[in-house]
Amino acid sequence: MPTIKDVARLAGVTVTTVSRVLNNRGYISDATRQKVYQAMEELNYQPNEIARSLHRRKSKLIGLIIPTVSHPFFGELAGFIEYYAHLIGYKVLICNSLLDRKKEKEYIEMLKSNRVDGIIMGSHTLEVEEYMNLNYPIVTFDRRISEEIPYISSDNYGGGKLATHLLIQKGCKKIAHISGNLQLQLLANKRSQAFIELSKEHGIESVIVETDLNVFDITQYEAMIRNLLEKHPDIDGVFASSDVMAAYFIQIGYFLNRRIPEHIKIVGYDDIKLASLFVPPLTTIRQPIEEMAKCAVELIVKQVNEEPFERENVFPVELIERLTT
Amino acid sequence: MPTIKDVARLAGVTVTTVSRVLNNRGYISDATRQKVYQAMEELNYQPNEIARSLHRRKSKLIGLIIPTVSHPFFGELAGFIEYYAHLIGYKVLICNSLLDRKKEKEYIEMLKSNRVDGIIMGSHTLEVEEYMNLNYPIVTFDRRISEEIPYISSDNYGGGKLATHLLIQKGCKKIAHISGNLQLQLLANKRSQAFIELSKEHGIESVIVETDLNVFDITQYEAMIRNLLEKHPDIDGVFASSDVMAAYFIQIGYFLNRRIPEHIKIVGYDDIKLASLFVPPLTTIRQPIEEMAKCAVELIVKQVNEEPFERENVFPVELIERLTT
DNA sequence: TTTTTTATGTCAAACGATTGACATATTGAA
DNA sequence: TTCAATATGTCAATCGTTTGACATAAAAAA
Repeated sequence: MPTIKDVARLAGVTVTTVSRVLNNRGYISDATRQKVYQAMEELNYQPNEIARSLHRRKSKLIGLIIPTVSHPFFGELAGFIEYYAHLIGYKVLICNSLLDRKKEKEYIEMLKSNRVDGIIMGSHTLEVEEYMNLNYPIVTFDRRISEEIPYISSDNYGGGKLATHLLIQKGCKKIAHISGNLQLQLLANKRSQAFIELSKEHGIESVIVETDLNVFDITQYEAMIRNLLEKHPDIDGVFASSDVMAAYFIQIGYFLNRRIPEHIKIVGYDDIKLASLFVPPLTTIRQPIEEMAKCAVELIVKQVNEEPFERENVFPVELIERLTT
Repeated sequence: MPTIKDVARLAGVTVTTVSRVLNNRGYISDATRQKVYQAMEELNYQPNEIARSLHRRKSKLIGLIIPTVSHPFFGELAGFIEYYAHLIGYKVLICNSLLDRKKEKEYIEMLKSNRVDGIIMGSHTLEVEEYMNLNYPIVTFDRRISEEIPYISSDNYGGGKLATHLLIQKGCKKIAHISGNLQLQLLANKRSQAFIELSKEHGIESVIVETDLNVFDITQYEAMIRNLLEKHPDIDGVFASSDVMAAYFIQIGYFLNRRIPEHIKIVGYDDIKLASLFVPPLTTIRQPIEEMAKCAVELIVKQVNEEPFERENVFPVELIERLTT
């Protein structure tokens, strides 16, 4: 690979001049500029970003740690994060923690070693202190870690209320809620909280099931749901904490001959792209994934540039009523 | 951030010694080793991988260009690629081209500037020569570019045959095929080819529609499919070139009161995780996504290490018969 | 004509690590 | 006692780029 020296030699100038052209600094005549460009063209020269990063002490890299990009919600989130990062010249290193503590820790070390400019954490299996000692530009999704670290979430409580309220309003008598593991101190737990409070308030019978810590071990979902419906055959309303979980419900309902929405009404959460394609199309609580992604990138950049930023970034949710309610 | 010098100073040794500890070279007494480790611990030192990369001229980075990680197939693919890359100490830079030529080109330049060790191309909107001049360790998905560049694909022709054959065997009289844009010289086009040949061979009426070049502009799918069913209301079998397209079909069928599989049978392609959750669960052609991802990483590594490698990597597909046929 | 402005060059340090060549000192074994 | 193995140090180059300090010369403006 050609270096700046090769370009300088071919253009008949010094590296300083080439660097000036490259970085638009100081005085450069058009003639020289052209010569340099031509030499770069001829050699197919691309400045070595690694060397630049080393010198500038900025890598223009953002680390993204999520459970897995193959989960539709995180896939969409990652897509938007990369989109907005790219717009402003940042690159994205993806890390799929699979919600494994060891992996998550490894990834954090790795990202620091690689001197990424900031880390977006969408997976949190570690203890609060471990994040606090990080001393690095960070943004978290759905988890409040400390007074300093900014976080992004949707209005989980509001979403939980919307969902539960809709079920009640539609006449459900016994409702269930299926959530991720509640031990992972996520803000998403507020969805469950809203569910509990609202059903209590309205005197409606309710039941909650949660996954084990392997939240994304999708194989457990089916057994959980079948179990739930067996134990409580009179459930007529379900609030699922993600659209994927809702999909399981729809399907199991279909196999058990419970018609949706006639026998059981279902509300999901996220509004992934495929939610509208389910049969019947899923009623769900929409998180503004794109806006949240954009915000995450901005929060990193603001920290890098030492600009002021908001610590709490809670995004409004929206009830998307389709045909499962 | 502390440097190797800080560690050396604190441990009371020279940087050479620290480097020896770090890289396990030469003679080091246990006592010194401990001193060094302790100093690193105390300073929370992490070797600067950027400096290392510069010196080693290896970044341990793999660039991954795909249409978008938010598409389930590519999301799953990206997940596995990152998984296998991580296992052997490689990191993954994701790039969502959105099948935009300009973006794709930008990304390639960017990846080269960042001296990634190799590029996995799952998006190909450029001309063959542009890839050939790349002169870089590359692996492509689903496209044969030159005699040198290795590629990975599923047995598209076999898959097309399996799908078409199943429809015919189940008694369909008029079958349709909906595919991505055929101009993008992809190996996936062989699915269509098999469809055409087989239906001709069996004397079965058939019709093909393809998306425009914005293959992932999902909004066009619905109109396309509705259009198709309006023009050809007697279609009783569909082979969709991806599970997502099949999902559209299932749903539109549902809205038009065409029962599946009684009135229309549907076969998808990919076998994304959600395919089994569709209602009814989707019959599809399974691509071994994980194996393909693993192979992609291996092909990059082999090129980096200048080991011999296979140019053609065609993976067998499997018919997964569920309830839409 | 003199002064500025513009255009380029020279030189060298810095970013943070690795590494080779060589020197020196301490052990332990022969 | 002598030699080899072990342990560390010194020094400097290298990876590819940026940048500051300073010098010089030509062109443009005063």
